[in-house]
Amino acid sequence: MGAEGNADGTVGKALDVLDMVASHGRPVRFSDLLAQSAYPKATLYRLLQTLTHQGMLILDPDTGTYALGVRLVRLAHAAWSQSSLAPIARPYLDELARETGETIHLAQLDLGQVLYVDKRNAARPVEMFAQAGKVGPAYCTGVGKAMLAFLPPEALEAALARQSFYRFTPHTLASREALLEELEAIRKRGHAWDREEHEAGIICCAVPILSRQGRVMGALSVTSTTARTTLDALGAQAPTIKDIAAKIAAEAESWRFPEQV
Amino acid sequence: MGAEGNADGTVGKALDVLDMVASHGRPVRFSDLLAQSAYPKATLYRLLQTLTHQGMLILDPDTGTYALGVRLVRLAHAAWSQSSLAPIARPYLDELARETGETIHLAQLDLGQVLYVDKRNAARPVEMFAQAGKVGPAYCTGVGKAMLAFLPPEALEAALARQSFYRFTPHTLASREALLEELEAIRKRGHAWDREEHEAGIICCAVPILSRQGRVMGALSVTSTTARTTLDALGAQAPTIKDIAAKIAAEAESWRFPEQV
DNA sequence: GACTTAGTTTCAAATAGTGAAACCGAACGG
DNA sequence: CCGTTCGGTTTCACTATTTGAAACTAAGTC
Repeated sequence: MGAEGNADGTVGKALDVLDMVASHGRPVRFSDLLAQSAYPKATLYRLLQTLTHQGMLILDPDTGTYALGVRLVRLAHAAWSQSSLAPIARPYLDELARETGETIHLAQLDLGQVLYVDKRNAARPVEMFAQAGKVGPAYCTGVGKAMLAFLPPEALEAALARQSFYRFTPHTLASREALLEELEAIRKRGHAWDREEHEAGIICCAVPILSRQGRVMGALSVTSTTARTTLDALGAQAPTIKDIAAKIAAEAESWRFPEQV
Repeated sequence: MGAEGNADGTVGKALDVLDMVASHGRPVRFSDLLAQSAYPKATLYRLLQTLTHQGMLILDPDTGTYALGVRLVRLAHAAWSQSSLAPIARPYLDELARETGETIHLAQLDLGQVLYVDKRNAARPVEMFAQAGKVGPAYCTGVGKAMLAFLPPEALEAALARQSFYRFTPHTLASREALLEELEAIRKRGHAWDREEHEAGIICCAVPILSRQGRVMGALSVTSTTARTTLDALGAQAPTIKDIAAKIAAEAESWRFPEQV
């Protein structure tokens, strides 16, 4: 209910504060956070102190501003190379980028949002860290819809509840009903389109990455522009993309369960 | 005292658990963590539950293994682009890489260890995420020593207490005394050498990145091999490196305090 | 020198965390 | 097929931690 307050226990609150600091692009002062948060002064103060002491935040003594700490960078390195598909998918993304010559996205679902974990850009060099970690909407992107389409009912429900259905372009599916219909079509078709739904002129073809048990692990997409190609031409790539998604899924699974004991 | 137990409060413990999961390269089962941790079964269980509920961990229902969650990747993106010097330093690193044609490292200090936040590799393309977030020892790397040398006494003491002084090569400064002497020399000279102290055949020249008040913000190094060059030749670059470090420091400061109000 | 503003500390009350032990279900072994 | 073990989950009385209003301090204003 509360705008943000899904906090369970002290840990939840602390992580909440962490998010709050992260949401500003810059180091923030205590009072800024206080204004933004629902926590009383003393509570917030102690949380910040704890997080700082733990190295998750850094307090700049000169300005009295808090910023995210480097311990996070370290943790994230581990997270990225362990929980995400990125390290496994890397060579496959390279391959797909080479074959198609288009921009490739690898994404996972995080709290109903699309989290990009890797990217190959047709034009410019990789620039990983600057791209990975970015989030986007699920209901109007190819990767987002591809993942939503294969979610189990309860998870889908939870994800839908988090969609804003903001109309980015005239083509955006801006309602729950329209989206559900589309998801049905995606399930049948096996891949999702982005028909300029998020950004004008940008189209893409996306497929989900599914485990053997059908669990959604992520999604993979090939993106282009209406200036350069058409949906149909992009659709011709679908089998290739599916094939690569399957390879990634297979490798991810064998990696996660190496010893059957 | 306790091997690892620097936990203050519940939050500390939770983060401890997070580290524990991170330290394994793979998803871990409850019992593995239990064996490793000092926490009693029920406590550990609840911590894991909370973290999972918070999206910091992911529990694979099929295997019952925990892995770091994607929420961390998102946080880290923010951390990297906000707290670290990397985004500011990026163009300067490019410049330095172009000028020297050698491998460039940008590092910061984290709990007495060197945390690499960016890198330019002479040979291969960037590969950021795979490199950033890596940690190394401080007492036997160029960047590490450059930073240690300019730390205020208490911080230095804290950092020293965390050094292992393991002798990686015959040249490693494997004692507190030897290191302190070296740090004195670095302070006078203004830059640090790595004379094959961490890895045979690898040498580097590193300079600290200092704020106007003299606070250590990070370090910058140019690395090469004995096969390709000599310390003296590398030393000829020192003024250039210092110059670039100064630029990074200046920009970092103006960025952190944009509005003087 | 009185008066905000921003951050830090106190302390009794209340909440949330603790962990030994009991429990559960699946896998194992005879 | 039944008794046992093993990995994970839940209970519950006990306690330590967290809570937050309020008091306090240190800088700036005016």
